[in-house]
Amino acid sequence: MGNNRSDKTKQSPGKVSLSTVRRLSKYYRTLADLIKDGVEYVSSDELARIEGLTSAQVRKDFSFFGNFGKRGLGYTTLDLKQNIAEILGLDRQWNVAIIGAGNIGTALIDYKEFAAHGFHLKMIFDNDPSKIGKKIKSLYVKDIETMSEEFEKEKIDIAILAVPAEAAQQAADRIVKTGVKAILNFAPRSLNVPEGTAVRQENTAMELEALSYFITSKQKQEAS
Amino acid sequence: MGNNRSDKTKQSPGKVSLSTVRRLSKYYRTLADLIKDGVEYVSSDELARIEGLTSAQVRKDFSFFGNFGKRGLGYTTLDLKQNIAEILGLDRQWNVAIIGAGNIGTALIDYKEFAAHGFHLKMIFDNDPSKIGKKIKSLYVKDIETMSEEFEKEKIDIAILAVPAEAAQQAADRIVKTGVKAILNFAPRSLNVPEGTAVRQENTAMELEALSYFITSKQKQEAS
DNA sequence: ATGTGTGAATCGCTTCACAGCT
DNA sequence: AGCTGTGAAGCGATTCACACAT
Repeated sequence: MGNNRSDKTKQSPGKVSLSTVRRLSKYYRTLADLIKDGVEYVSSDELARIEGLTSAQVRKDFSFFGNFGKRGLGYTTLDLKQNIAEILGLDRQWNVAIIGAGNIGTALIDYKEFAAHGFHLKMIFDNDPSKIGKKIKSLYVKDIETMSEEFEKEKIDIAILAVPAEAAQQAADRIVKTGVKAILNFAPRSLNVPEGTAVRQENTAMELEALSYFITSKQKQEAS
Repeated sequence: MGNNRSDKTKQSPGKVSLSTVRRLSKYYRTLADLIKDGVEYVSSDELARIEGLTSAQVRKDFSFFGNFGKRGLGYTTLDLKQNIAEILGLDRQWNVAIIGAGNIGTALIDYKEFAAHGFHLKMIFDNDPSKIGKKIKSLYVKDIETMSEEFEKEKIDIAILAVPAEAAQQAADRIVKTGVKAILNFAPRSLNVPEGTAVRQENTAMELEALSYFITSKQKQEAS
């Protein structure tokens, strides 16, 4: 009892699982859709139906962070969306840099979804002299050697690593040295980073392999 | 006792978790590296160290599928890699189609990692008349209306969905109708598909939001 | 009456610990 | 002696079920 901030929002929840964080991202998108459709209230039951979850899961997810609903009524879509935005840190702007101006790095530059959620792509780096200084879409490619100064200049918060697998660990070390504590890694290689640096892996080949496994195991079952 | 196939490989493991499947993908890559470095044997302890896991986890992952190791010795890298390939279905060729010739779809066409692991990009579709018939990289863009015939013609196994969020569900319905049972979804929208169709979600914005959460929650902790 | 918030029960994944091969 | 393979224990996440608020 007696929260030092407000009755509705918990100051600091205990350790929350990655699964919960991911679901919050999904609720956030769903709420945006509902609001666009003019829906003002939503119940945990309805949210669960949309996401393919149980309603208890939905309520539990929110309960880590506060009491956002009204008993007997449900959640106000507008308020809930705002609360989730605060939890996820989407109520501010994040400065993002891309490392690696290959296929993936280039494709990400004008990916609409980013800017819409507060992620601003500020710069892109490469080590290939034939690319450095050239303009790709809206950005000039910078020399990876200048990463430290450039990160500081633009107050970069998050680095997207989009270099070949062989170069990934070295580039990660460089990022860590700048003090940036969040890396989204597209290279198909696990990164060694110090405690306190958050890494998320994005690996399309691995997702395809998971699909390959599901098809294969189903076929084996049918064959037996 | 008495397996109807061989002493070393289980015919049909019980339900295996997605976590295990993902780790198998990682072991597979690590083994390829080890083999390239001339390593012939590896212990669960060594694999665990490389991946940042416990050795029990590594052994348990394999144990769902068979007895691949030699007590007192470890695993033969070459054999283990081959066993994992069979488990994941990487010992065959998969025919893949991309739906949506936008940024992401286009970037995926010549993503080297795919072909190297047996995933062959056979075709790309769009509904934009200004794109249909044009060549993008190595592929001609096909009309999405012809999906059914084309899928059948090239025996497509996996569809990569790379269309805008608003068009995702409709495109997914179309894919399901062709009989393809595996979808890799890049659209930031959950898909409704019938039981038996495997969907993997790839969502870069969501991964960034997870990073945003970790930075934000750390800052809140420090502030209190 | 309705739907939240949450302890308690349950489920499933990870880790422990050790028997059993090599 | 060394390292796998695996039941059992431990632990974290999900689901149940109901008291409580509106």
